[in-house]
Amino acid sequence: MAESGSRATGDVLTQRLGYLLKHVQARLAEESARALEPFGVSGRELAVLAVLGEDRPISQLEGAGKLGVDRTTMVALVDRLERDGLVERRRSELDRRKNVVALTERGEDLLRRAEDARRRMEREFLAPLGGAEAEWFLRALRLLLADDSR
Amino acid sequence: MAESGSRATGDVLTQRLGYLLKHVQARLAEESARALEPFGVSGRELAVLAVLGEDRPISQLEGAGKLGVDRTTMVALVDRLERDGLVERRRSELDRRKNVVALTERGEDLLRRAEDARRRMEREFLAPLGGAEAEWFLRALRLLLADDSR
DNA sequence: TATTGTTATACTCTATAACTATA
DNA sequence: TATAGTTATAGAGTATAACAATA
Repeated sequence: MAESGSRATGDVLTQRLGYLLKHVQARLAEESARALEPFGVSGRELAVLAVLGEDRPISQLEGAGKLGVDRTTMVALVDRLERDGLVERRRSELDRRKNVVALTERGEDLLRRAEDARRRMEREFLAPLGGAEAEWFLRALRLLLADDSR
Repeated sequence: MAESGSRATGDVLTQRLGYLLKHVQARLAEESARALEPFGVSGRELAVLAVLGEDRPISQLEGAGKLGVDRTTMVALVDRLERDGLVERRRSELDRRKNVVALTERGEDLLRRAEDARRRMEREFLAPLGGAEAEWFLRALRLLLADDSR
């Protein structure tokens, strides 16, 4: 979505959880794109970097699992990051079917700086809620995601 | 998104507003699809019906504006609803460039029944938060959307 | 000249199926 | 036989450009 221009929303819409969630998400995506533009990565790519740089090196499939993306999607994401010199694939020595994906020095550096920018952006985005309630909001989102009744 | 399968999320992800928002939204979209399946409309189509059925009849462009979609997107949405006999286009007599889109009797009926189902689904989706906090959550979303600092 | 609806087209994101190599 | 990565491909969803009718 990039068509979140009009704010002339009638009540039938601002009553709908689906509408609200979708448009708040679109709005954040805009802000995120703006904030990350200087770093040349998208929010998704930054999330991939964050997962890959978390602690021990992991395989593409493991990363895909954490991110909740398909393994074919993961190929394209890692392709892009590798082309930009932010990560490196190497064949696992324990299981040569697997790619272990590690951050390069450039990747580590960009991760740190871009994560700072992202955190600032998110804080600003949530500012209308006030500090304590921003925390509450994040907790609520985590709760809704964790509820595995599916 | 339809790849919200894995719940094995590390902390780098559940800390991210973007990730949370995107995945909560995807999760709701799944539930919405399930709840609306008997009615043969998507959540978006139901939202279009709701906007068109709000009070006075409005034009396609006006509806598009309220929904926050492009006018070319609106064409396809109304096409689909018209094919299903839920709405009717007629040329405006005041300005013959405009299509006035009105709900058919079938459309009105479906709107009522599907909206009931949607409301039930949303209430259930927010149940993990508890009643008062669910209301608070919706208010927070409205606040974030209303903040027009862009 | 500008606006509304429309069509054609293209781009992004994502999934499915099939292939290769390893296990 | 099954798994990890890859490629090709197709399906949503959406936007841009150009056109026709009308203002």
